[in-house]
Amino acid sequence: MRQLAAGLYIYLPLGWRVMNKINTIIREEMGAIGAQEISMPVLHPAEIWQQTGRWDAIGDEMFRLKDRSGRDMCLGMTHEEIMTWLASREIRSYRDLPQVWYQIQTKLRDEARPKSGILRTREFLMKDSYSFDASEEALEKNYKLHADAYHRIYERCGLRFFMVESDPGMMGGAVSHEFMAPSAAGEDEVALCKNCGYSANVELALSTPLKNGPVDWQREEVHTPEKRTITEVSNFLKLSASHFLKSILVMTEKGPVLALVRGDHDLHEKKLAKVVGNHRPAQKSELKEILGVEAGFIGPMGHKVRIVADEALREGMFVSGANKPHYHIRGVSAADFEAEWHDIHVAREGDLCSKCGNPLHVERVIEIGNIFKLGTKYSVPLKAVFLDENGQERPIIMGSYGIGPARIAAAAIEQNNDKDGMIWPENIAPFDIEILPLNIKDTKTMEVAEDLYRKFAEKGIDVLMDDREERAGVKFKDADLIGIPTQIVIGEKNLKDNLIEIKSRRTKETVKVKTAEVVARVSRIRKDY
RNA sequence: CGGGGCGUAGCGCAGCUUGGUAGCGCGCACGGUUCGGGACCGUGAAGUCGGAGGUUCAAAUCCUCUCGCCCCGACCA
Repeated sequence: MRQLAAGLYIYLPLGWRVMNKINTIIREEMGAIGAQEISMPVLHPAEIWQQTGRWDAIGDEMFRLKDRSGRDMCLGMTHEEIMTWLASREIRSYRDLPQVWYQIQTKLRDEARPKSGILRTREFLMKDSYSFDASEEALEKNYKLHADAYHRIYERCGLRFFMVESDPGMMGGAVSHEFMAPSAAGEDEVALCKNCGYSANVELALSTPLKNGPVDWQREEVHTPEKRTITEVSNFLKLSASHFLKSILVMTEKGPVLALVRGDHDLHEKKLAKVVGNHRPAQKSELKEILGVEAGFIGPMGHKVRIVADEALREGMFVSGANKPHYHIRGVSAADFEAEWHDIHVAREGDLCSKCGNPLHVERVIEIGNIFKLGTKYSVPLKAVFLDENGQERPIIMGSYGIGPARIAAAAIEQNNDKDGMIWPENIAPFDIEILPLNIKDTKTMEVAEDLYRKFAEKGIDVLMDDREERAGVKFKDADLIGIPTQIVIGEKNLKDNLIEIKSRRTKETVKVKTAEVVARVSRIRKDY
């Protein structure tokens, strides 16, 4: 890879071969569930995006431009609008359904911050498919087909992964799942329950935090001079953070809301947004104005504002701000304030699964794909309708399904490497075999190397020959670095005994084989993969 | 968008504090030795010091503006 600018990368030959291998696997598995490949423009007219409301709903993340006559255009960040437009022209009758159409196309997003190398770029390839159905049941079927196809795709690509519940976000729709590849390089976190199989992005994972031991406190005010943060007060009072009640004021479109979480927890903004809508943290001046107290000493009692409290606060006694400077109150419990109760904390390692009560495991992951049930969110505004058996006009029920091939490649590397470099999974390696003639000036070496190259090629095996005039050490190091699964080492000394080495990149195990048997032996090894 | 950092040879960097000859490693070219885990010796080519303006006898170095890239956060199919 070479970086051209922030979030823009050039694929060099080896990397591009990997992408093509991944795309081939994707095409095969999409074909296997009856999807048909098409190709849609990257440049879109604004009107279609205006009809679904996303022209305005999406902010700076969309690249926008005008053509020479001043017409508003944008560069596609995804293709729901265009696909739905197409469906509105092509689909007339329930007899035309179901349909699944997909493309592997460039998407453009003006990311606020491109990062993590190839994981978050401004231009990237995406396989996006869209299903069109007459009923929810039929959508469910296509959704399931995609989930199964995705499982097969990631398995063939040699990834460890899991499917988790996710937040539909800007895509709209009610149900969605993400496919996640565990890796420290990832940007997301998922909560997993080994016992019952519950798995969800921490953005929406429900969890039951461990409870505090019982305390027996009389309600009393305590003087806490200049102690504002949970850490400061908990150190001062020699109590763990979990005995505190944290009050956070946010501003919503409908006014201020006081959010309450336990002292050792973080407020999850997306979970809160599901309850109160869009919000932002209140500024210091707003705090004072609305609650009449400065930050650090806020408590839930005695305010008229709407209060949303986390479930973890339902039981037990806590220390909260006293709503007057330099004082906290010990012995506050749920009975002391009126609140709406929701799970609004960030799920953590060790919290209990809200389904089965066993401890949750939180893991960092790379998002490698997702599937959404869109319903009629796009078909209604774009008038993509069909006539049902009764001649009734009804909106098409849609799903959309994405996979990022570059993220598959990145996850494959993150999950498969050692100190010497990459170890490509067999199915997506740029080549199957690398031949290393150690001394290209030796006639015999090159004769054997070229003969083997030809024989592998004839068998349809992708073979790379390092015929550079380099020292053996350089070739070994480079071969390990680029991670082609099988290395064929041709050295002068072994050749005198008519022997050639076959070496596994992953295990570094080497076997010496008679020259004539190399092709057969390698073919057998590859079948074992 | 908030905070921080960095732009000097193809790549990685030093030099900037205290203004005065632009340097190191790798790579590259040539010659020689070496040749199964990133060789060694010698010679050589290669830089508008990100850009613009200013201060100064003199700017890579000081000042102002600007562009780009990276990191943390916010945001994010």
